[in-house]
Amino acid sequence: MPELPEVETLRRGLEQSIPGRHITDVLIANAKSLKGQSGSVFRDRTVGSRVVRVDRRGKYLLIPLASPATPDTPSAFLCVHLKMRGQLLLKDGPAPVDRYHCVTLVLDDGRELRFHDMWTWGEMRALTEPEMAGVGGLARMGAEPLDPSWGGRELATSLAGRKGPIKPLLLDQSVVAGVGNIYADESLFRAGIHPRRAAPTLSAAEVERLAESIRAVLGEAVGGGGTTSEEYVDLHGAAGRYTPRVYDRGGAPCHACGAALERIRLGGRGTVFCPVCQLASAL
DNA sequence: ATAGCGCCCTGGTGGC
DNA sequence: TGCCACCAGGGCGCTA
Repeated sequence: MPELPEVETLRRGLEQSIPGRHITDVLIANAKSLKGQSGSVFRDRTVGSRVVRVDRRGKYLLIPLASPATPDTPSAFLCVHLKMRGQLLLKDGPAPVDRYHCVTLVLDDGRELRFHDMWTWGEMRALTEPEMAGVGGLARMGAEPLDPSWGGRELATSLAGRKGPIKPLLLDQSVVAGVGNIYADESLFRAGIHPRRAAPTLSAAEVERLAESIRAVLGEAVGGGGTTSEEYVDLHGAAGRYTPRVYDRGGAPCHACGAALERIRLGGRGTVFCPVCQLASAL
């Protein structure tokens, strides 16, 4: 599933290649990806516009578009969330589409930015700034963990007053932006914290260690171009090179101590951890 | 207010 | 071999 490192990898690839390009046409093969926005509105807000830059907020890609009438102020933002199975692909020109092709943006240099989505859970919309402010997930988005100013203090503030196991809280995008199931498990493993630990029982030192682990894991994954998985490929269809230590390795030996990794369900999500390294006794 | 659950969707898997 | 029930999962919206 694309999380912060995967979306950041896509952002970097797009930032290098599409700012300044104009969108000359759009093809909507599956309107479900527009999540209720009409195709004509999507078309009106994209075709003829220029890509200003490529931003990311949590797992959202936000691409400001400028219309010829107001070249200095974005007239709309292309908002993309890949959810579980969405893919963004950059093609050099017209190429065959598969059955999961949803939306294509044709650029003025002939290349095509394509949105594929096997489950149609993902979204691609062209929103105005006021509309974007009304997207709850964006409005409530927590701090960016890779922001240099983010750390244990900020994580502690986000967790203040929150009860329950720490793992589901890490998946809450209002606590930390961009962390999903893979990196929540990886961060807790690196910090040596059991995923069931109740958040209020974490010491200041543990919260600090957890924040450092989140930053380290996300940083390594960005450096590797995202996690190797069947669900994620980069703009050119290539897999990521980051290899998780625990995620999806239930039953396999812990890389640190050799104990069998345990798989449980927590907050409705599959969760893998090391029962030895992640201090079950502290529960 | 906040936590928990169903929902969206389809490929892969395990059981018979 | 074939079929089918079941599972995974991010985030939203509803319910308690």
